[in-house]
Amino acid sequence: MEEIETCPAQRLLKMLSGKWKAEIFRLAVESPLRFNSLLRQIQGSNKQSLATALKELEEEGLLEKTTIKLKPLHIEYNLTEKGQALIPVFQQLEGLS
Amino acid sequence: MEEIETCPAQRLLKMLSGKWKAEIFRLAVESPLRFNSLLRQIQGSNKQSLATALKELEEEGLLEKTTIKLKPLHIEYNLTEKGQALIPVFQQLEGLS
DNA sequence: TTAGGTAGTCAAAAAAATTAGACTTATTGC
DNA sequence: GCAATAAGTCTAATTTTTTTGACTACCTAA
Repeated sequence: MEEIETCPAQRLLKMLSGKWKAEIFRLAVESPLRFNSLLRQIQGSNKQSLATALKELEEEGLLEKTTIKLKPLHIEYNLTEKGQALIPVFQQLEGLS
Repeated sequence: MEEIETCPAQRLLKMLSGKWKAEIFRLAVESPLRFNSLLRQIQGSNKQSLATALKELEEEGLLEKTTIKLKPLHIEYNLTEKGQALIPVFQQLEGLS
């Protein structure tokens, strides 16, 4: 389905729409994310939804996935520069709450 | 279904989620809104969706509905103070696009 | 070698959001 | 009076999103 983009802020807004993305983003600001921890941290969520959200955030360029090859060999998600650029927007939003 | 609010920005984000709300908001910044004009301006939308979105934006306190009792007696939607407070967030968002 | 953790995928079901189309009520202009 | 415009509502269908549960594959520790 074709989506026409009229409002420039709309794309960004859409990036963070979805039931879990804002929460994931908030946690990513605090520290790198790992899949199973996230699943435990966000009660009410589930594997599939988190997997989808993480994939989308990655595709949108807000998060990046890294394989940590040391010690217990695992995967981390970190905010990209683009992702960090969104932090002030969140802060402003929180200021209005 | 119970929704627990962990992230304070999430509520605001949710306010503007949904297919048409960001666009409606953007138009509301420019001038007061009227139902049928909106329906014509936003191509691809429909009565029901706009009615729902307007009602929600109103409930969230971002828009207010006024009956204009003059001339051709009609209804207008305007940004509330709370709605206006969101304008800078939008601008910041646009700056990042 | 067997159990447990990590990081998922897949298909199907359930729930939520969006749309279509018929219908309503009130006010105008002619 | 008659037709048009404005601002919707209602029900049902369709589409999209989210959830569930089973299943993979790879490591590591005992």
